[in-house]
Amino acid sequence: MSSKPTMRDVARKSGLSIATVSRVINFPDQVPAETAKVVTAAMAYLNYRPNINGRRLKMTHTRTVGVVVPTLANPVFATAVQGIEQDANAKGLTVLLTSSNYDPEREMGAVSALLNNRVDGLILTLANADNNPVVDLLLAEKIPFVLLFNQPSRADIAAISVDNAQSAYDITTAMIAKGHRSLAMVAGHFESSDRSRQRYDGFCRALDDAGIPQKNLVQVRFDEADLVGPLGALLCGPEKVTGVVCSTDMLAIAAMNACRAHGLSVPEDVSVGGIDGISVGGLITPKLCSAVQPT
Amino acid sequence: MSSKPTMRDVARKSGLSIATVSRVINFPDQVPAETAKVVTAAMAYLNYRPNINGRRLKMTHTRTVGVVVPTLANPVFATAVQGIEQDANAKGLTVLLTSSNYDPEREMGAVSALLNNRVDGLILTLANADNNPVVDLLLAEKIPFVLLFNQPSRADIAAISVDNAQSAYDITTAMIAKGHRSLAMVAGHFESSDRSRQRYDGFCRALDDAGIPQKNLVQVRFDEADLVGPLGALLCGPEKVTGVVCSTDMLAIAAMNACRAHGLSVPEDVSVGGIDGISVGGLITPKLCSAVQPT
DNA sequence: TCCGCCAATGTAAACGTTTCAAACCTTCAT
DNA sequence: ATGAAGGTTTGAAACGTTTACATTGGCGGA
Repeated sequence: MSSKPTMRDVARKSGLSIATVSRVINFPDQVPAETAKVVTAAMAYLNYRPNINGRRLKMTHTRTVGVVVPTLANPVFATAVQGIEQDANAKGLTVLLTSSNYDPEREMGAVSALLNNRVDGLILTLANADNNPVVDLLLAEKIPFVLLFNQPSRADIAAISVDNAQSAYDITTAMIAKGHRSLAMVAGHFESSDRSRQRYDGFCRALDDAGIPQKNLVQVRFDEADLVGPLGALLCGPEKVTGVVCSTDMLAIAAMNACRAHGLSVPEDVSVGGIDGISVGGLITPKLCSAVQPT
Repeated sequence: MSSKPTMRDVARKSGLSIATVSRVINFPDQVPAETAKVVTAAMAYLNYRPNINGRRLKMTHTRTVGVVVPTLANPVFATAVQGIEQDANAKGLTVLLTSSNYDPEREMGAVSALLNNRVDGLILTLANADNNPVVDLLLAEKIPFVLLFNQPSRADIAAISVDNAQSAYDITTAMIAKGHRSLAMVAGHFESSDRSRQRYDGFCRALDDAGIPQKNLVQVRFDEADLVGPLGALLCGPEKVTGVVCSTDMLAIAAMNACRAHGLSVPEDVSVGGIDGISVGGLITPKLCSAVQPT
């Protein structure tokens, strides 16, 4: 008698059958107002709460979406998840959240766990969208999914993203137009982020178009906030880099700090630009709206 | 034959009973290596995935935690959730995420939904922790929960938080020590955040201790990024405010932008301080670590 | 009066697990 | 030979829903 009340309890209390109770919950209009009232009264009296897990087991769909992002510490992903969550909750969906920390192994683990939960669909940002066992798995299991921020080369995968290469190209070109001739790019390790590679490609293309041969690249771990060391040689060495293009806004912030640590002021001595469009960002960067939903 | 394989399929395939399969999954050491091998082989062959919902229905606990935060757009909450998620996943728990947008009604809705999911425990940040129907509900349902960032006045509720009032007191005192005499506080609406009120209290106490009678307060919505208007009168008016204490780092960033918009430079003309300890933060602010877990 | 119909309700079988008690060997000591 | 012991395995009953199908009863028309 102490445990949670079940539909059966409600049925007993209201003198009706369990089926009728179910109908009151799911198809209120198929049941006369009178019975509905007595049932809801019983539910209120007993403090009844439907056990969603019972429902999930019986139904073929679970009204649940899985979300996988590298990390919530990066506002880009945080706000995206925020948008997803808003939307999902408005639609009465449950959000299952996991983060991979840019680690393909954890990506697989997370997706696997979500599949065990029988999610109806997935929204995910992968380290590398091409040749990825995770997308193979998802395709094989025929679970609908959408890639976020990834631009897979295969065309048959749903993906939402800005054009990474183009963004980098644009921002680099803008810097060149402002007179910078010695540029460097700060990017996350390519194996952790296809976006980094794509953005680097854009960076290189812009330099090529401008006839600048020297392409400086600093690859860092995403959770590495301290760029003082890595950037030192480029900023103070013979290259005298005056323009730094960063593959993410988070890295841009770190880069600005690094410049200041080296006694260089931003933006007087050196220009720093990021890509993403999170709150601060001095330069205009492409923005990405986050109203997404699975099939 | 098309639908997902079940434990029964695995049992049939391996010529054993469903109970044995279950034991291979849950208590691998209670079953001889030989049988374990044939079962796992069958599972691999069939591409079997345990349906967690079946398990959840049967078991008394669900190995699931619910998380409720105002918004993921604020890095403070995002990183906290990130920490929770890391920890939970490492322990094999599933995280159910919801956000309330500082709205008590949505808080209740979110918690209700989580209870329907039969979460084992909750971690939540409420707009206002005192006299809150949500905590009453949780107490009544005897679901373990931990408040994050909230400081309820009742002592019988688990909560993890810095001392809000003290933080504000410290930072305000520091500003006074630096010579500022005309100060203002920017805070979220009190009804949306007990933390705002507590921090304002600390602000006032610091001013009282310094014998400064004038207590300027600007209350804004949390999602209001533009403080140019609200701060204008104080910065340029007769008060000539030179020190701005913000109840969150996000507001501090907005405040700095507002100052610049009014032609005032930070920190030369006016000092701006926030409370939270997110990435940027010029002044030293109390930090909060986010390694939390439910009972 | 009888028939059929319709709306309202009830019955019972799933859904995929876990788990307790019972059954089934082997082996071994008596 | 017999039975006890003990390690493996199985049967079957839950868990709380949904839902196809059966049942009921009332009512109008023939």
